[in-house]
Amino acid sequence: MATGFPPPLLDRLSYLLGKLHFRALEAEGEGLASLNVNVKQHAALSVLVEEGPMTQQELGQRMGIDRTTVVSVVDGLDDGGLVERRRSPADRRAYLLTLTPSGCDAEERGRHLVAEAEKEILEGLDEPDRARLRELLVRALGTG
Amino acid sequence: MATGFPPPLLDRLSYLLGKLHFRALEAEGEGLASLNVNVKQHAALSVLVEEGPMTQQELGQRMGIDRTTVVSVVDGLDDGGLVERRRSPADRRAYLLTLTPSGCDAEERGRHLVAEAEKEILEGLDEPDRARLRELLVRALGTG
DNA sequence: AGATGATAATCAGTAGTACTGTTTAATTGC
DNA sequence: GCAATTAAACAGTACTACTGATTATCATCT
Repeated sequence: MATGFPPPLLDRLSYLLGKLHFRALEAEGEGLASLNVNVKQHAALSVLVEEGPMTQQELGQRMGIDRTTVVSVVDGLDDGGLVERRRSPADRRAYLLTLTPSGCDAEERGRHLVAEAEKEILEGLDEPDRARLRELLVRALGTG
Repeated sequence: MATGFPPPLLDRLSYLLGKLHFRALEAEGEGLASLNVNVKQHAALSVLVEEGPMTQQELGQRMGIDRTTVVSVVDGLDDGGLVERRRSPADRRAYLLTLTPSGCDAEERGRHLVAEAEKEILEGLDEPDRARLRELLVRALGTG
């Protein structure tokens, strides 16, 4: 159909961000599909790689998602053998989410797949501009 | 709590876009609340201001939303007296969505409220950088 | 030690959103 | 003038992430 984007919406920040966000989720999701993890699950793996074992509560806070949502995210990773729910010795109510070797591997491979997918999304921009866009987004978000 | 953003997610495009998109929707929505329209409704008004009366079908295509979603968006605008559903003389199945005077007025005022809200969202950036960000987003989206 | 209150994970139910599929009325093409 | 198509509307559905309640464990106070 190629109706294009309506000019009046192109200077609406939420519209621009929404459209691009949707594309990004879609592309990253397709990229990760071969690993049997979705975007959120791979994000969780990355946090665990970077910051080490932590409880579901902590993971949720780090990722900005609800505690009950963490349960289902971790369920998937657990079923796939990518993380283990180990009882914390310090607090036996909590799990220490721990990456398995194949979890580490999946994170590593996923990172490349995501990077590729993102290059596709931003194919309208050359490399310096892609970097500029990222930098501006991070700066706009601020520290927290 | 100020847990900040986890570094591993800050180079994930979907994460950056998602967070900022959420903030943008929230801020724009609050800005528009005084006019009793939500973000999507105001976007519809803007399209109608810019491109004149059109059918719901066309509006949906222009905005990239489903035909049935258009029904509820227009319901709200109709209830608020901001648009009228006039039967198209050329095709009596279709409505020609037409702005009322107060619809025009609301669009105009809303545009300023949205602009203010967006300045808040991007308070981490100065004006040239805000313009650069918009430009990059538009270019990344491409033509359609 | 025992009682009280808080917390981690889980689960069931719910709310919000946008969709699919169907219906009605009107149009187009043969 | 009849069949196929289309605009709008509506009901039901699917998906997502939430609230609230439950269980087990921990921390605190007496």
